[in-house]
Amino acid sequence: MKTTAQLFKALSEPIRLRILALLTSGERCVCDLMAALNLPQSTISRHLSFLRNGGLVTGRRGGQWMYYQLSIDDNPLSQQITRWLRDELVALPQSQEDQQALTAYLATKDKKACGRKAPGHQ
Amino acid sequence: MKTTAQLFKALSEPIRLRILALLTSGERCVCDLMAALNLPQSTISRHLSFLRNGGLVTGRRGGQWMYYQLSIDDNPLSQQITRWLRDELVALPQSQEDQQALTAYLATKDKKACGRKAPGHQ
DNA sequence: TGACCATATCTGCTTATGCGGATATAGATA
DNA sequence: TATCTATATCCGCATAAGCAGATATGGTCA
Repeated sequence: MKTTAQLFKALSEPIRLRILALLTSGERCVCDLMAALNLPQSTISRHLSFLRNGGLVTGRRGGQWMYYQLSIDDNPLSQQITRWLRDELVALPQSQEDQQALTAYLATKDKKACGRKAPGHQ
Repeated sequence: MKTTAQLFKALSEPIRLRILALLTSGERCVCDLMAALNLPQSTISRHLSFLRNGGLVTGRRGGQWMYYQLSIDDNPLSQQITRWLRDELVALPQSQEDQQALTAYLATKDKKACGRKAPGHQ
């Protein structure tokens, strides 16, 4: 019961929903999310840690980067939620704007390496 | 997006989940919920008001009593949640204990009228 | 009307969570 | 090793939300 409440709490914040919507299109690193949502790094990381605790995303380290993706869980609630993320959440106007911003950013990324001067990564 | 977050927030608290589980078996008044959950009236009412704001329950007045029931909404998320409440949430051990406490209380209710001395209602 | 009951809301307090800048850590590279 | 990048966590602060007792409101019934 408490675990379930925690899962819903992870979903109860607009920025976290926006992050989840972005992750439906694939694994992303923190800097991608910063760029797409135009929010400070500490804000993104804090929300990601909340999502991790709620079991909604998992991260893997790849070099200096942390890549996050939607976590696939086998309980019915997680599966219903995942379906909802992919079918409904992504259709909201805000999600689509964010996805466009992400796409635009990714298009220039190899020149910028997360907005700075190093070579691109993936 | 904000509305959606608000809906999840309503689901993000154990006591509220317990209330929702109890309401799957039908309309209940505040005093039924107080008795089943063994919590003070102000606590129950506060959570009900949160659930009302999240669009998860509706209340109707019947005499001195307020009867709450799960609200039937037509958007996909609400429907998925309603299905989850009925299929999964009610199966948790805590939900079943609460339901038993409610049933036991209802069996003696006509003698007690919400735990006091007036005649029973329904 | 007056007493009583059920419920909502207020109050004062505590804890959880949000924020963004600052700092700490880990990997990459020179 | 020194330095740079990416990310996590810490900090101080502000707001939201939890709690339970107290009070206000609205209905019932004598």
